[in-house]
Amino acid sequence: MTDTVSFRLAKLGQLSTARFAEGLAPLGLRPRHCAVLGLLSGPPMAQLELAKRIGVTASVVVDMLDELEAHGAVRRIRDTADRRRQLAELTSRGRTLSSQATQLARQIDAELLLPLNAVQSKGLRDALALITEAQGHDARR
Amino acid sequence: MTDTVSFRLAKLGQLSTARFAEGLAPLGLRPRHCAVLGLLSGPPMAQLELAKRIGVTASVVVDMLDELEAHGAVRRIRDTADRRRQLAELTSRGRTLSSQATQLARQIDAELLLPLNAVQSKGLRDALALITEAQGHDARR
DNA sequence: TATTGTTATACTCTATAACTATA
DNA sequence: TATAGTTATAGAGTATAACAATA
Repeated sequence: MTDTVSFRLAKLGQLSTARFAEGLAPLGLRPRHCAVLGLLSGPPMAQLELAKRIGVTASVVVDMLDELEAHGAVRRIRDTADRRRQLAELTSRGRTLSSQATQLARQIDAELLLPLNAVQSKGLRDALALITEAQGHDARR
Repeated sequence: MTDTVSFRLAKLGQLSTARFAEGLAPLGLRPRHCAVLGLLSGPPMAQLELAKRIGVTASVVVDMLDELEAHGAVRRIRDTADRRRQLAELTSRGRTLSSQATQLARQIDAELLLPLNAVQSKGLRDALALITEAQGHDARR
């Protein structure tokens, strides 16, 4: 059990999340906000689109955007073409926070990858990317 | 951000946990019970020892053992040498559940590793093992 | 006094369902 | 009727702190 890939992913995932939580606290952010900041680096996105891409339900996105808006990190813009929709976009403060969060992720990466050599690190990076991509195409999500 | 190892570990960890939850439900187990079943495959272990190895607080172990005991999967034995301690051990039903859970983990592994070839799979397995081991020695845990 | 286990409580994360406003 | 977003509520998972029994 404990030597399976899935068990270790579950465990290292928790560890990763805990490190994000530690490092993000001074910024007033929590781990779940990272996906939003990451996805909004491009053009504005509707809330349901965010929900689908992140893999959470709509109400979670509402919550996260409320929090990020309170921090001045995102802005909601009512879509003039379809007034039911709201497009979320990063403010300049949001872009700053986003790059700080990314920097933190790279720090965590560096610590986690310490026991691996360059070839092993690249192999891990690529393998996780392949699995992530495959799951993205998967019907379950 | 979304292309970092730590972000992907966090996300794939959630995915792994969700799959465990699905597959374990028919057995009356939840993901967090897996670590206990895995660790108790050897000789009986005191509750605080379990807590330290799993990386949770003592009260969580109490909870999990209560649940596993209700399923007839584990037994608590008062340590005669130090009557404060209780040693937890698997029952034969616990051993059955443990092997079923392990089989489930292997199935999940197989699905996750589908997009990887044999070399990549072995590389991932080894890399995760190295990181897990390094973290195990780490002072933080 | 310190340690093992327990209980009570609170907080985070997520999902579901009922609601509103638009379409 | 259907869809985008919102609110209210509930469940799982964890941690902290106060407690009982034993050392």
